[in-house]
Amino acid sequence: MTTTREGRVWTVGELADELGVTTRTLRFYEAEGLISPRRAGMQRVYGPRERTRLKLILRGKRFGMTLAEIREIVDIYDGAASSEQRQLEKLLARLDEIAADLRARHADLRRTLAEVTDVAEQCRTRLAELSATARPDLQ
Amino acid sequence: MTTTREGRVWTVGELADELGVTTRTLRFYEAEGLISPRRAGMQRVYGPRERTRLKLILRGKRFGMTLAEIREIVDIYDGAASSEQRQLEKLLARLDEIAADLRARHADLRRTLAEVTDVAEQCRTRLAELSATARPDLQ
DNA sequence: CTTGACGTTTACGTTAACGTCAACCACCAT
DNA sequence: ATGGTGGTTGACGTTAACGTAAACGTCAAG
Repeated sequence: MTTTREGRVWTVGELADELGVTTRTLRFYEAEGLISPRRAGMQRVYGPRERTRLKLILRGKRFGMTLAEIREIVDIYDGAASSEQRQLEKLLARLDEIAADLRARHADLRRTLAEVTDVAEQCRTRLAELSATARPDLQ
Repeated sequence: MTTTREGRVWTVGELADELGVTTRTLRFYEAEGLISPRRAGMQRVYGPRERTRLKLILRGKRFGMTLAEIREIVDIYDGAASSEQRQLEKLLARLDEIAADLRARHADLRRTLAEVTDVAEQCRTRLAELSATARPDLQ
């Protein structure tokens, strides 16, 4: 697609390709209210803003979040522009919850990674033993 | 339930409660071949082995893995007892893939956490400004 | 002895997150 | 004017991961 004074813009197909999803997915997210690209006539026009939003969404998916949870968060990010004190306090509280959750997941991942590398290590030593006994002539 | 020479054992209900899932889930996992508790007559008997397996499974779920992916891994863990060289090499290769994936997720999480805490920080400063202008009399 | 709390299987229902298909329009190249 | 490429809106299909309900067994308490 072309570029405008607003920076680069994308069509559905282009953005879907770049993000590794289908056009169906992008339209679905729009129907679910996760993104709302402008239109040029009938056609959807995605700007950098929609693009980063989508990246956030896909990252959330990689973490195993549901679209409902993701929607809650992106809505909150949008609300961050608000300057009403009450809004900001709600947002801040939610952000702290999310951060705590992320930290827990982070620790969880560390444990799992340690376990996996441990099993892999056992594998390697076992394989070393095997090759040693299989060729005793080599020493 | 009682304890035997094999250590603690659980009934479906007990274990489901402890793990925060329903009995339906445990039976479903069994039907899918993810666990295979012994029987005392008709009733299922879960030992420590099944318990740790289930914890692994649920951890995988928290990471957004499908049951199919999880099954592959737990099968591999079981196969780790094997002493056939070919098996061990396959297992090791898969473990390295998994470790790489976990490291990527780990980095991903770090980025996300950084972003979240950053937004939270902006929130806090904005709130501080608000309370400052709202009460100019306090200095 | 029946009531209630636990267990069992079988079977159908449900929800999320898309995939797939049909039927259509717009434009460009041959 | 025909075909190819890429866009549009429905509408229905699909899969994973259970939920829910029916219909039954079992055992201890009242």
